[in-house]
Amino acid sequence: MPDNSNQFIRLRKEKLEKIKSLGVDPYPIDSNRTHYISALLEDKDNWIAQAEEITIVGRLVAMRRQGKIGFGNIEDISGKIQIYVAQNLIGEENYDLFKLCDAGDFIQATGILFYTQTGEYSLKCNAIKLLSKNIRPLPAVKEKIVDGKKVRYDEFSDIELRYRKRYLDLLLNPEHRKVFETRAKIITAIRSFMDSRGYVEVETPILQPLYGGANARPFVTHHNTLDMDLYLRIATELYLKRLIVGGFERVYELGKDFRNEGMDRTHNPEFTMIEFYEAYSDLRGMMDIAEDLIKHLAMDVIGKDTFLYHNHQVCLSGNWKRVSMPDLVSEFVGQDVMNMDFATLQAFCKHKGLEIPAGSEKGKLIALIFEEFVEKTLIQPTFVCDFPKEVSPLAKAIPDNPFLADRFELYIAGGEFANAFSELNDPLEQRMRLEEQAKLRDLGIDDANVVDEDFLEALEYGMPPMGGQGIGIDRLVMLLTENDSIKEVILFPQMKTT
RNA sequence: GGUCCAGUAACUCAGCGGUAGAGUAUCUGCCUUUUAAGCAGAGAGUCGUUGGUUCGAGUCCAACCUGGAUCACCA
Repeated sequence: MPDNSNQFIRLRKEKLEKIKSLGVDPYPIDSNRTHYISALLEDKDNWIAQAEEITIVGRLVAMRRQGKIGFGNIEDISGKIQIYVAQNLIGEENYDLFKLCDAGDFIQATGILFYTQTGEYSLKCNAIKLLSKNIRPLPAVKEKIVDGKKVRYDEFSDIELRYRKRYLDLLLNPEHRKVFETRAKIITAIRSFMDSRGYVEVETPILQPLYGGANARPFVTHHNTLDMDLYLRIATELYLKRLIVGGFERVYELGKDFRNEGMDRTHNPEFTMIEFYEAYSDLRGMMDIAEDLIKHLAMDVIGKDTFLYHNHQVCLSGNWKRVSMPDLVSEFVGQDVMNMDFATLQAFCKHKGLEIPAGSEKGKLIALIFEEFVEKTLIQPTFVCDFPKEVSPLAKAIPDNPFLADRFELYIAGGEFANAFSELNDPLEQRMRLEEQAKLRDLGIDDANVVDEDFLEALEYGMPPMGGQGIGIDRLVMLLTENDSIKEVILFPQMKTT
């Protein structure tokens, strides 16, 4: 993208020099504020009656000069208000300075509140101070109220520019800043929800000598002094379990994971996940927490229970369905998959055009059919239980049906929102399961788990029975803020360099 | 990675074989109650990049770059 803004910058640099020649520091250290703008917008008549001298600070977002007077709009974090600047009120010198100000500058304005002739509530300035000079013009966005609705002209709407220059998006599209304020509230609410249930927030390594806890390809980096490769974590699971071995009973970690996969509207290479583990709980406990937490976020942070997400109307209230994966798959296949042998099921998959990865057994085929055909049909919140053990190497088997693992994934609007198990704590069984994964790796399945000897040794010291769960935060924020692209809820999404 | 769509002034867009346009923004002038301020004037573009077709290419063709949608992979 060619940068043709040089002419604009040159002109503003000339203004900068003029300001300096007036003896004014365009980037002073000190500023002063007596009130946030939002405070002035409440009880307007009272502010006018009091005639108190007010000082506000903020960015000058619009300028309308006419001769020896001028109007501008100042915006701070809390709101926006008009200022009225007249030469006979602030003096010729100050007015000369005002004439050198542009939309985009930060200024400090002092005065009293009044109504203009056209009834606009404004600050009548008796002093202004330049706080920071802008030398690159902001895109010209204008607004007008038509029938009580805000109409925006020349909106800053180019999607690529919005992501690459997010600061402009936040500045020029307040509704996008709101999304990130809501994201922050959601994350705060998640933390206090977990804290109030006796969970301890912990931090485990992002740089790991081995990666594990999920099926994914990692990013690799290198430590110079140790001269060794390290992986960026793909999950926190194996470290959090070590903490349960170490005597913690309830832990959670909320932070970034990194997976070296493709990017699309629900995937960013780095993304935010909460994982939590609770000793002496199990899958049922994990379902209750997931349902309580997400309903709480919807009602208490957002204030509603129905959301439009990926063109689906999703209702989070009521009791969430709990269904069995083999039942769902059997329904799709037209016969009971639990009673089908591998060859028959394989023939069905091939008939449906599914590619079957090396080393697959029956459980993998059932999971494949589920992912390919059933997942997308689960619109209202649904806990899908009874995953094949074969695809759940870290989950405990169901005692009376060891083909299956005590695991669920939560689906909403056809997408996965949570993944939980009764965690496998039998060290010998866990070793076997990871060795099975290692065999898959030998067959070229490069997202299979690796054998982590240190983790297995920790299990040998004893780990209590427990439930564990992971919830993708970005997708949850997408749902709750009704955004269909993950890039809309990540401040600086991954982009190619240009 | 496949397919489809898009990229023209700082912003939003028009132009689709024959001299690069509009509104806003910017600059100059006028203006002491404006608010998408107004009036008058001016400057501003390697038309994503590189090739090709043509007397002539933002315009047609090809490749590439960047983004979006969708599919594949995954959470």
